[in-house]
Amino acid sequence: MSSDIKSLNFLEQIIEEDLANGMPKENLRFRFPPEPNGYLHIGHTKAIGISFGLGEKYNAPVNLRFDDTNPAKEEQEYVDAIKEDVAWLGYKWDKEVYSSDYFQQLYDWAVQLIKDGKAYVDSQSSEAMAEQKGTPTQPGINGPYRNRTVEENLDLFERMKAGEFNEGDHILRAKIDMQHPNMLMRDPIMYRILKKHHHRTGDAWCIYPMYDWTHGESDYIEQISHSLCSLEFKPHRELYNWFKNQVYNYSEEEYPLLPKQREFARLNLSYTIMSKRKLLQLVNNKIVAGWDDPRMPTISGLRRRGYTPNALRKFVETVGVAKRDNVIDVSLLEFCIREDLNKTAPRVMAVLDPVKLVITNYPEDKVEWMDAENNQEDESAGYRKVPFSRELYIEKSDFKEEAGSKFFRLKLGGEVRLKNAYIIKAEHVVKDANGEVTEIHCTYSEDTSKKVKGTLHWVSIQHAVKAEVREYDRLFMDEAPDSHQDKDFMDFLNPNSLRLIDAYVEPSLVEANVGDRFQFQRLGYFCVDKDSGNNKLVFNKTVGLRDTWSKQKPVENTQNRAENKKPQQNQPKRKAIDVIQQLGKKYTNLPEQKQLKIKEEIKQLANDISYEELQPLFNTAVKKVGTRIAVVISLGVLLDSGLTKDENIDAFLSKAIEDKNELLVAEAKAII
RNA sequence: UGGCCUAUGGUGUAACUGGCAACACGUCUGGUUUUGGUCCAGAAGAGUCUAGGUUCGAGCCCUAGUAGGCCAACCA
Repeated sequence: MSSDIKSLNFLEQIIEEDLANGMPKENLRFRFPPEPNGYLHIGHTKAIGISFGLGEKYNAPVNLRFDDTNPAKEEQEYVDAIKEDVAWLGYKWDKEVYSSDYFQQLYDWAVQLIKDGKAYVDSQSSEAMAEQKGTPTQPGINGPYRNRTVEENLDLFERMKAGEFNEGDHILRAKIDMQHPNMLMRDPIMYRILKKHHHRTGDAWCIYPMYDWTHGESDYIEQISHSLCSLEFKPHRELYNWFKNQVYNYSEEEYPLLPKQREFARLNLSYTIMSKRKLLQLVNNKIVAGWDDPRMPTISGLRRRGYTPNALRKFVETVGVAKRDNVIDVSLLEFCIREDLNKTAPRVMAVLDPVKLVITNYPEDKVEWMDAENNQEDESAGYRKVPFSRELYIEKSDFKEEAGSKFFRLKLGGEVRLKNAYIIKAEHVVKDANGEVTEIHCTYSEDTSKKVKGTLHWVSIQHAVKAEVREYDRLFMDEAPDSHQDKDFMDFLNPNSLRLIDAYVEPSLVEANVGDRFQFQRLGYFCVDKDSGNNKLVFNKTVGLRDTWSKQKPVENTQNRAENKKPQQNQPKRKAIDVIQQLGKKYTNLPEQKQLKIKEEIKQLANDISYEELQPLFNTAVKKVGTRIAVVISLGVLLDSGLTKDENIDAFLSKAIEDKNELLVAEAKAII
């Protein structure tokens, strides 16, 4: 019912337009075309989300196509991992296909191209060919083999396929234009000899097609309507179309639909790298434990870290699709996972940095099993029992001997609530030789209705279960580790990206299974790592809770607190000249009533400004009429209070009088 | 002979030419709360890269400039 029109992104607009121009909806078909040379990362999640998302939206099939034309880099392991990741994200592909399925068709088309004089065998060194190719600013020149006869080309190409030559001896290239401004059109390579075993075709082929020749034609064979890829392929579009139009001549009847390539900006995440090559480097150099290390931006890493498919899908949806380069703040990713886990993760209690708390008026041998709500966001989650006893662990940071009123936690003489249990009061502490607090002695009261400011989580020492907690920090300390021309991304590695913690958790967690996600109350979200098992519990910290308290702490502890506060309080009171400028900005758009009101405000503010502040605004662009009006009004106030006119003022005013905006003219005339 | 793409709050994405440029994240206030979480209410923050032009009216159209990105692998 609600008519909230969700605006379409530019890809959806293109599709809507094609549909409006007569393309039958049944022709819609998409594809996700990873090369199986590494694991998928969060950047791919965007590409996946776009093509599969479109498939869901228009109820159109989406193929999962492995772009496997380079046997030197591709492996079955990657194929398996990619399939697992896409499936885990919750997408269903129509067909699982491989570019290598099309090698024969591609070869046949290439032969036709040769016959039509549109492709030729070149037999130079790669250096010589690079030389002839020119540069982005220099045109290329024709090579010596460019005009071989069709017969000779056919013979050579056939023998290339038959394995008569060594790698590098010959290649097949399209005959387009060596002077073309787009370097990709300067007789691009279509085939090279590679005497490598292919993970699917084995040793059937020793010539392998190049990306440009393969990709578009695979789209064409699959009759993909919209082939969506990232921005760096924009220059390839011209070649994509050239090849496409050639093969269309040969196979129009079998394959009537011509695919359309469109490009979108890929996802960048702050503080992370997204290049498969560099991620592989982290794996190979053992900087991380593997492709699925929870610090990796890979889908498998995020999964192990505790991210949910929901959160990731929400994330790419929120991020949007456009054509400008972007860097997404990690805080958005964190928001998405918290939002999901807040609704779904059972709450439990765990203490990561323990200090012993003794309740002196609680019987030594008594144990009470307290009712604890599993998730207050989800009534159906129910309750569990948590054991309470005389000796507990609480978080070290939850106690201070002395603290101000802003500290809601436990301090000597102060009271707090123990979550799901009683209210306690700290009486005194026991310290070791170094002055470190080793025990906090408290008394408890059974009256739980009392209002206290703080609530602490805890775990009963005798019932506590030991667990290893792995806390992660960002892998890189630079916002864009990959984008420094003078420094290698490895220079920015964070030495403290992994912290191992011996934690104590409530006993209910011994039942937890690998992959289970929990909220450790007041701390964050954690999930059971696959390293858990035979009496060992390992948790990964997915993300912390939003924490507005930790932001304030530095201010609280320093005596320049007053100093820090002051500018903040002064902030609302901006400089008069700035406010005038801002008011002026909107002036001309306002209804007359409101203009009058604003004008009065400006006049008031003008009493607090100096001529020196105002004068620079004389140079305001002609276009910005509103600001100029505000300046004229303010100037009037200054003149009234005794300012004498100088040539700057005269020039400014006479220019204003000649303006075509009546309001400005009127204001200027009034004070001239 | 260089070509192509892009430019809107701190970040990302919107805006049918027409009301004060909207939404989300982030930031800041206040309220609720047995999580300093969640939730609720609110605020600040943008002269839409610059200069011209077209138009009654431009973030949107045109021209020029500026800035950033991509393109010289027998990679994809």
